[in-house]
Amino acid sequence: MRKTKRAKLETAGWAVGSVTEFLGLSHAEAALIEMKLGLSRSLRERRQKCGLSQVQLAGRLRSSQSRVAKMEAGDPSVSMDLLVNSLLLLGATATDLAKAIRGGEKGKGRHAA
Amino acid sequence: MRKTKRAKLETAGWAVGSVTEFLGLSHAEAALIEMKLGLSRSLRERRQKCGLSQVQLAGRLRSSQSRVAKMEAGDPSVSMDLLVNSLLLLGATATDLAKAIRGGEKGKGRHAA
DNA sequence: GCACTGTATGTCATATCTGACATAGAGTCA
DNA sequence: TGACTCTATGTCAGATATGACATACAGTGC
Repeated sequence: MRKTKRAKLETAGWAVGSVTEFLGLSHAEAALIEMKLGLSRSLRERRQKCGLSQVQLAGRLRSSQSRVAKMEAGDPSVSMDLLVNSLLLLGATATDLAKAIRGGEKGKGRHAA
Repeated sequence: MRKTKRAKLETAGWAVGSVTEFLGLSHAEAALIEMKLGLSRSLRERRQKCGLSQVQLAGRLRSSQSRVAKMEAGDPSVSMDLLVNSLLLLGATATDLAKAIRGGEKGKGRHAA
């Protein structure tokens, strides 16, 4: 239930920007995936901005290069906990994460008025 | 690594508002816990606002009452994925989640140290 | 008192995630 | 060409989370 549909997404090509509900995902599933993708992108940006390779980041995280790659690829085997934790270790604040999360949001809501 | 220190927190009494780093948690660990607590609170509020019991919510989530209780209690065995997914199923938007996350944040704005 | 509802807490088999490893593709440099 | 770096992808044993269950506790109404 948690992996199957996301797997489909992976296979499907990932237009990501809004490529979700069209596969019959529930709003919740779609939103969750988009949030994770927002975090993935944010992680890669932050890592690069820090001038770190995946190997170096993996060292800091006490993880491995392959997992970092999967994180940045939005692999369905990566949990939100891991993404968030990694971002925090790179110095992201809760506000930064909030932005990354909303970054994955659809077209919703207006800005101010 | 992921559970041990949080377990300490649980045992410690949970003054939650800012009860974190004093135990020797890294910034990342502390922030992660606070974010989860923000989500926990948000989940309970939203559930109650919907007039649902834990049992009823568990039904919607295809989970169990005990897990809902643990979610709302901020139990360390509950992942962020589960919390977020649950909130989304209750109609929360990415923006709502962003707020809940930042709700657990310390010194919100700028300034360090 | 009892019965009922809502919530909390502990345990456990199974599902899922994680780090580590191997391997491969793409790019650079000499 | 080969050697090197960085990244991507697959696999797997071991760690962790999950749902289900039992049980307990507080409150309400009778």
